[in-house]
Amino acid sequence: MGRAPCCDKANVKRGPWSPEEDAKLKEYIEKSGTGGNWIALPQKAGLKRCGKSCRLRWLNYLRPNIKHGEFSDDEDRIICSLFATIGSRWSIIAAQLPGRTDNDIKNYWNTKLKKKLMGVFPPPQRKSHQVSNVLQASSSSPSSSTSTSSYQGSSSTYYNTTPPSSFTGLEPISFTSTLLSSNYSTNAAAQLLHAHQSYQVKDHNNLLIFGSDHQAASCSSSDGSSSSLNEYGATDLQNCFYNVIEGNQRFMISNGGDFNAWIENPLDYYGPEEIKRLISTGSCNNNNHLYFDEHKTEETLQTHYF
DNA sequence: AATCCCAACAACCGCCATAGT
DNA sequence: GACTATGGCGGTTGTTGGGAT
Repeated sequence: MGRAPCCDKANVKRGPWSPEEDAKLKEYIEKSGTGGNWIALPQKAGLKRCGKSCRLRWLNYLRPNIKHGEFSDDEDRIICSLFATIGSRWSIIAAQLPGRTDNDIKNYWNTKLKKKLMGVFPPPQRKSHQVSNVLQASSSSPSSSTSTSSYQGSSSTYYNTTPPSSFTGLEPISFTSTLLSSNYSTNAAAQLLHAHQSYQVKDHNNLLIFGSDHQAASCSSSDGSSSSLNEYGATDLQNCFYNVIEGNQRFMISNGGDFNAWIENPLDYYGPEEIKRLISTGSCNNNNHLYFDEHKTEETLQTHYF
C-alpha cells in the first residue's frame, strides 16, 4: 500500500495558474502568511488547489524579489562552478543567486547550460592508455584494478581512468567509495570530470583527490582542434576540478597566486602531508576553497613547468 | 496557411527528512 | 520507538509558443 496522497486529487484544480488564482494566493499570504501549514492554506485562501501546488507557485513566481529572464555570465559561472562542486543540489545553488529559484536554475541548466558545457567539453575520445573505470576501481580492491599508472605513495593508489564506452557525458555514476558516499554530492563533479574525459583519483590514507589533468584544460576536440574554454568561465570550472576529500569534508583546491599555469597533480607536488596540514590549520575560505601558500605554489610551478 | 518539430519552462510526482504525537 | 503529517527537494512530464518546412 502506497503513501496517502497529500490532497484529494479529484477535487483540486491542476495545470497552469490563472491570474485570479495568483491574486488570491498572493493576497492571502501577504495578509495572513502561510501559517506554517501549506496543506490547509488553499482552503483558507479559497483556492481549489493542492497545498504543495500553492507552495510551489508562491516560492517560484509570486513571492517578492523573484528575478526572471536572462541569466548573466556571472550567474552562469556560479552555477557551473557550484554544479561541479556539489552537483544538482539546486536549492543550495539557488541560495547563492538572489532572486533565482531552484526550479529556474534547474530548468536553465537542463535546457541551456548543460548544452553549453557539452559544447565546451565535447563527447569523450577515449585515450588508449586509460583503462579502468574509476568508479569500479575506487569501490573495489585497488590491487584488482587494471591501473596503468604508478603513483608511489606508501599506502595510496592511483588510477588513470576512462569512462565506459557507452558513456554519453552526463549520466549518473554509481560512486560507491565510502569516501565519496558522504553527504557531499560528488557524482555531479564526477560527471563533469567524466565529461572532461580525463581525470584521476588518488586515495591516500583518507585523503582523496580527483580532478582533470592539465591536458584536459586545453580541451582538445575530436577533430584535434582546441575549443575555447574562456567563453564559459573555464578558469572557474578548472578550479573546481581538483577536489580533496578528507573524512567527510570536501575542499576545492586553488593555487594561491595569479598563475596562468595549473598544477597537474596537487598530491604529487604538494604531497599529502602538506595538504593535510593546510586542512588542519584551516587554510581555506568559507567555501572550502583550499589555498596554497603563494610562494609554495610559485616554487612548485617553477620547478615543474618553467 | 498548415503542419511539424523542438526548446523552454511551469507544474506535477514521488521520495526523503524531520517534527510532532 | 513507531507512526503520521508536512515541507522540501530533485527528477520528470506536459503545455505552449516560435521557427522551420
